[in-house]
Amino acid sequence: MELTERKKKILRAIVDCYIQTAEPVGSKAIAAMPGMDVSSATIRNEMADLTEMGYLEQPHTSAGRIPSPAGYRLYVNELMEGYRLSIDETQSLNEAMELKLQEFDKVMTQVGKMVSNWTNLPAYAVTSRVGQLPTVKHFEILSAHTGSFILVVMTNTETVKNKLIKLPLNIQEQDLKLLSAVLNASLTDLSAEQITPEILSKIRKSAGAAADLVPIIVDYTVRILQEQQHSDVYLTGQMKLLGQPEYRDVEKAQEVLSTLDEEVIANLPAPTDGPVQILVGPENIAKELKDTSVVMTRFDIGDGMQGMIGVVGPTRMDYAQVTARLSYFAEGLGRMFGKNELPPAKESDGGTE
Amino acid sequence: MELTERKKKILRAIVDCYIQTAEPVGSKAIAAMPGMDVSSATIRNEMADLTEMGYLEQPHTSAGRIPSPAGYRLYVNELMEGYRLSIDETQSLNEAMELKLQEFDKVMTQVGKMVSNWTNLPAYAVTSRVGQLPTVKHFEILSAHTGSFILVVMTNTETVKNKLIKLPLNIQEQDLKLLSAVLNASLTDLSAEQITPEILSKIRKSAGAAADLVPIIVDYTVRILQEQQHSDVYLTGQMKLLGQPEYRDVEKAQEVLSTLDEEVIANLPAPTDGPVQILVGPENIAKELKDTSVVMTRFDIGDGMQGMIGVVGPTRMDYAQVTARLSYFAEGLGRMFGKNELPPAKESDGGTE
DNA sequence: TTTAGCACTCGTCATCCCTGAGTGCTAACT
DNA sequence: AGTTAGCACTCAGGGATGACGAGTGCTAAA
Repeated sequence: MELTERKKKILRAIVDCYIQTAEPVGSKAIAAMPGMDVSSATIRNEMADLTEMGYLEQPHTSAGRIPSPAGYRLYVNELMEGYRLSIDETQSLNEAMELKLQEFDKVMTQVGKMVSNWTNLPAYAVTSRVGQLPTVKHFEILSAHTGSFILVVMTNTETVKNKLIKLPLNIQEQDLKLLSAVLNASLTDLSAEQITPEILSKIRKSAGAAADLVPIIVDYTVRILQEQQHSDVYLTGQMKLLGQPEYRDVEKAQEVLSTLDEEVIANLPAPTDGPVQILVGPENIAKELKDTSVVMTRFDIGDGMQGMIGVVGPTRMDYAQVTARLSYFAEGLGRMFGKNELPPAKESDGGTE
Repeated sequence: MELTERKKKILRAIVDCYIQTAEPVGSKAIAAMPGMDVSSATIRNEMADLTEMGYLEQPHTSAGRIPSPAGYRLYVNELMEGYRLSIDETQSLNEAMELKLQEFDKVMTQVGKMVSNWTNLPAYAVTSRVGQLPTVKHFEILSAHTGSFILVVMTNTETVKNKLIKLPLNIQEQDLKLLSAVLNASLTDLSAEQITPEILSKIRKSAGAAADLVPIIVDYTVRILQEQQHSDVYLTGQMKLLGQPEYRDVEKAQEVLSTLDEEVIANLPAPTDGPVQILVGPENIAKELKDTSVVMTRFDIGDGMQGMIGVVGPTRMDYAQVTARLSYFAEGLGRMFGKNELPPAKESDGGTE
């Protein structure tokens, strides 16, 4: 059977309608829509065909039709009409970005929250490292006040971390200088795995009076490098799912939400190409998510980091709107992180002890 | 009417039972409990008294009784039997603490998650500053590689933050030294509010070649100070509420969860005295939370910081268990943060640009 | 090829009734 | 005086029943 233009038009109308109402849509409703100039009987025939072709499903005999996964797929691939953001929308988002992202740190949490609020669905934000393993580029040791000093570690990923270390023992300025030099000489360009106990003891030997500091510093350094490697996942707005009619049943919501932990998110396939990727229902990894769809996109943070934002919602979600909002958001983030001067980007946090 | 010992015993039995089953408990069930050596009729009489006294309520005529808020209050105040943590419990918690808190930063998020998992309820963790306003104690400027330098700011709260700043303009080592000296001279011991535009322009005048850097640095400094002031709230495990029978209805769950944002949490009264404070139902601030209780406790982070953890759940929650777990947790955290040497405490994060 | 008409299906909703848990009261018992 | 057995009464919950209506598929006419 052939997928005529009219069939496509009807399918689109059905999906559009179902997305709005979340209820099976009947032939009459479609026939009544503006632009449809055939009778309900004709629609019925076409709907029967579409059902046979696998694009529609019938929950039960005397109900209307709902789109099948294949139907959604077809819809997002070629039928969906682009959603145009209104001026208001873009404006309010711009403001929100300016305002919120000023708060240091926790940026990705904020990003997640904003996406979630804007799409009214659970959202996630992921940062991950692309490219080479993180290594140490430079150490710096500053003496603060008596008995304490600040360790500053810079990695090849342009990240700087620091830690305030307090020690009872008294170490002289020149000892710290020596230590700093030894560390720089020994650990530069090594990744976490390459820092072996042997290296540690070698450093310790040459560190002079500050030898006791070495294990502390090295431990800290290894942690930093390890932390750089693994990607961070921020998941927020899970309760937003409860607003969706398909999750009026707590059981259902729980099933999805309990599988939707950070582990699962981290394993979601990254968008391969194109600005936005959509996973429809059963295309998802976990079978518990077979009735949910994921829309995601990536953006560039710079410095070998890459971000990903996405939302999770019922298969019946407003793909056009979500897609538009998500990509606008990602674009804004890219711009924001890309800025080279005083960006409210990833920020430092204090080390306290 | 007098609250005899027997009445108390019965009330306790009723609350205990209701906490377990979440269903109105009848006279028969109480009479059948071990230790009860009177008949159901007697229990009925006593229950009628307790109802009259305001400790019990009757959902409808032919149902059993449920505790009223006053009943809960009495229960937590004097009736509740201490819950003893099993060896297994303490052990698994200890392990979890060791394991999880190694990950820097996000510590409070982790804490929140752990509390939530352990109590199986939504949990929050708050950090707040006690005592004086944060001020800058010391600046340090390190030149990294060409065109970029690292700004390190130390505050009176023993917090160290840094930021990597890249600039197209070329600034000499001695200019940075000068700038650093000027900054230290001008901004030390000022709080965010005290840093006025006048001071800024004064610094700018004396900063020589690095004058253009001044606004950037000052802005960053102010942000840090401001960030130190406000307390951070981490709320997790909201969906845990769905597991509770009283929230099988999505509407109810949504009502609570939507009011339960970080704003509200931040405004919860801090525990005044004693290790654990319990807010029963209507004692809560927001009227939407009238059917939920909050159990919270505080712990010391050190360095003028104070932490608070709490859980939110139905009025019918296992206060004894939650209280025990929460205080054990807080104790552990206090120990952990109190350690003075290489603690997995608040850590630094990288500044990237 | 389209459309009107019509019989048929089946989920939803309101109604009704039954059942059983639980109560309050009274009268007998200790 | 306090306790207990007995009993009538109340009322929420759960199934059964039937009317209703939205929606379908088919047929025959346009």
